[in-house]
Amino acid sequence: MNIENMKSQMRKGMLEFCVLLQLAKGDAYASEIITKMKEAHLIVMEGTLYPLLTRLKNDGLLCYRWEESPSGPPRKYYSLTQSGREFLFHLESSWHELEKSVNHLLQSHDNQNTEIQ
Amino acid sequence: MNIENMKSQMRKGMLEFCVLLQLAKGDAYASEIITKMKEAHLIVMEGTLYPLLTRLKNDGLLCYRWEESPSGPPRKYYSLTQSGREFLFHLESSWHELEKSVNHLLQSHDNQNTEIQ
DNA sequence: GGATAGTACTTTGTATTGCAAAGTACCGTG
DNA sequence: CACGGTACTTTGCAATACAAAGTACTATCC
Repeated sequence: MNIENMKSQMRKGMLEFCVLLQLAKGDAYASEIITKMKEAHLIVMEGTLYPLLTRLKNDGLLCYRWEESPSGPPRKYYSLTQSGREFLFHLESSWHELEKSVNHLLQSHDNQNTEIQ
Repeated sequence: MNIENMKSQMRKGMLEFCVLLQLAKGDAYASEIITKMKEAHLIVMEGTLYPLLTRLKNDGLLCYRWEESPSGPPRKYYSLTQSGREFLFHLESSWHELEKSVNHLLQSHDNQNTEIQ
């Protein structure tokens, strides 16, 4: 197990959350989401995102419409449903809890380091 | 997919990091780690932790020694190796990056809400 | 109008891994 | 020596991230 592998592990499970967050900012199609996530330094692969979007759609959190592209094949624009918005609200709480838990562990660790040195 | 399932997804991938953080605070055996993690509101199951500790050991990040228990079977106390400490250092950076990325997404989302209302 | 490049969505196969559940084993107590 | 508590291990399953290959639409170039 290398550091890259572990970083990818850390990204796991955050993906749904981040994708929903992106869509909360506005409708988007898959390739667009990939690009935006990359800009936020969150790498996600095609083979990951497409099935993920389908799962979220099947769970009623997303819906989509087809739109023509100025150049190329038509695009599948996804948008949050009401249920998706509510779900995202709960996820934000979960994220803040997780953040708090991890940073609590981190802080004790840092304190210990300070005491040692 | 329900909220509980999703929260568990969000915990995934954080586990290695949190276990290493726990061990940075002092040697511990599996059941002890489970208890401490639970106190930090991070649930982890036996069937998850034991293989995880074995993986980290096989990767040279951890080592262990047997110690007798005042009551019950002997305990396998795990401790960080030097390599484990270095690894943890990198993981802390990764965590802060992830935290920053997610909170950046969150912030734009909140701003948007503010603008709308 | 056929070949090519670019964009976008889909599918398949593999490996990882979290979890539940069952299993093994050690110890002290009555 | 049976039992309850503690602790570690193993097995089977399901979810899923990813790589890679495939399909399909559009515009451009010759």
